[in-house]
Amino acid sequence: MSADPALRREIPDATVARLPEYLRTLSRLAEDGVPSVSSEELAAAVGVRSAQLRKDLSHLGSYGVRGVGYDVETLALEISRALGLTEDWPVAIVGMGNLGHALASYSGFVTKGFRIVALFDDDPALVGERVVDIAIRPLAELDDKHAVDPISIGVIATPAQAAQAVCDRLVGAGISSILNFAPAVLSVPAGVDVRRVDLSTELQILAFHAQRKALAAGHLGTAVVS
Amino acid sequence: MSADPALRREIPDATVARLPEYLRTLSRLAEDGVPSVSSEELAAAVGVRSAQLRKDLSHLGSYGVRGVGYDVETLALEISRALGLTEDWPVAIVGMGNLGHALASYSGFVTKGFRIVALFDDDPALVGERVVDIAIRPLAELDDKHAVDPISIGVIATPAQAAQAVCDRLVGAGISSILNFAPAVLSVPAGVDVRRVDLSTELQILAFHAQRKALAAGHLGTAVVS
DNA sequence: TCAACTTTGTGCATGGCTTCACAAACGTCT
DNA sequence: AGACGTTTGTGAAGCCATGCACAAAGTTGA
Repeated sequence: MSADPALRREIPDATVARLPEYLRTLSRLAEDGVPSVSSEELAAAVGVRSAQLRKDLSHLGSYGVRGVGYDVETLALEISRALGLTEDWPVAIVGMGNLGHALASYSGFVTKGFRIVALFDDDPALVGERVVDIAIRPLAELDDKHAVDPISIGVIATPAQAAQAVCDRLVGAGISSILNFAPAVLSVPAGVDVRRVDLSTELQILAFHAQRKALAAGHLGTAVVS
Repeated sequence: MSADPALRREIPDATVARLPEYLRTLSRLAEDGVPSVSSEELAAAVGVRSAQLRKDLSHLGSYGVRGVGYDVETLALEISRALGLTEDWPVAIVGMGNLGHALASYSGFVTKGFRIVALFDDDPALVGERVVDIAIRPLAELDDKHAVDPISIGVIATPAQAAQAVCDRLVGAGISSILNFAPAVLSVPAGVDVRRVDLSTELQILAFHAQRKALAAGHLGTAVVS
């Protein structure tokens, strides 16, 4: 059988979503020179239950030592491998307005596994400008295989109206992983992954809970007067 | 009993997370002059199953008409009320680097329910600068009740190291809804809601699936050779 | 008024995720 | 070497969310 459970078994989505958090915390521990952690300690640092952490990690394989815990460096490496961060993922950003600029300058990219290789925008005022040492190009060049390095992940930071058209072009260029910051639902063929990050959705969810708290604490006016 | 099921019953988190999407789509339909939609149509536009949409909406109350569908304007209003968007939520942004600037300029704020009332940063080079007609102030002024309007929601757009300290100040100032863009786990007292938006987490999840696709499509080397 | 058609709201079954609880496994100390 | 304390890995149970299928309720047309 395969030596690597991460490739053999199916890792639940809920687990995959937590792995980056584990990895971040482990990296910090490694920097601090901590050699090993128990599931209890790591779980507390991340804000989950220790049982959940152990079950999550069990999907990757068996990297803990009973009675001791997990070796920080080893576990960080295994999570990196499971997430695919041992290879380099070339990223392109489309839409270089305020958000696109902020994303390109964001330090989170360079740190591990991701590398920005291209910036696109059709606004003539932006084309040619250099951000983090990369020139902004018109989107049409995306299709030119000779002009553009291979791209694994496309980031959409355009206004909502343009998002679907940009998405279609990215998919047409063979990109099958898309991170969408535009407040729009994208339709893509099967096999293409889209993840959406939306500021106003998050704010609205916060508003819902804030309202609930306000109603519960203070004036539950209409609710109590049967 | 109460007339408003949204206040009476508990709405599942999974449903709350989808309501903003429904609302966005309904708003677009309303702009286009569409008077009513069936659950089938709306669900297709949002990308969910119609049964799920109906079950979600049933948690808010019974606003559909059998044989016809939902009145677009009415349903949009009811979702707005459930989410608490009929009131105004004053927002403060802390950390006015690239990301903070982009967020402040982001049009998603002004549209509905949210209003930026304060910008904070301790960098002397930034203090005093005006963004969207609001002056950036040092964080210390947050505690000065006379200098700052009431704030419902705090947005953290600082580097990770500063996030917990900023969070503590926000909580100290009575803010119980926080949107965190910094890659850090925040610990807060009970009753405070924190939602995190993290670029690198999203990229890493995409990388995981991209790796899976790459392995499945091409070289499934180690996996097949039992 | 009544029959035919459409669409909602929901009970029920299904599936996945989380939590519990404990046996197995490891290190340590005598 | 053997007993003891600690921590992992995992079966089992419980919980929440999703999807199915249909009765109830409404509209339309004759």
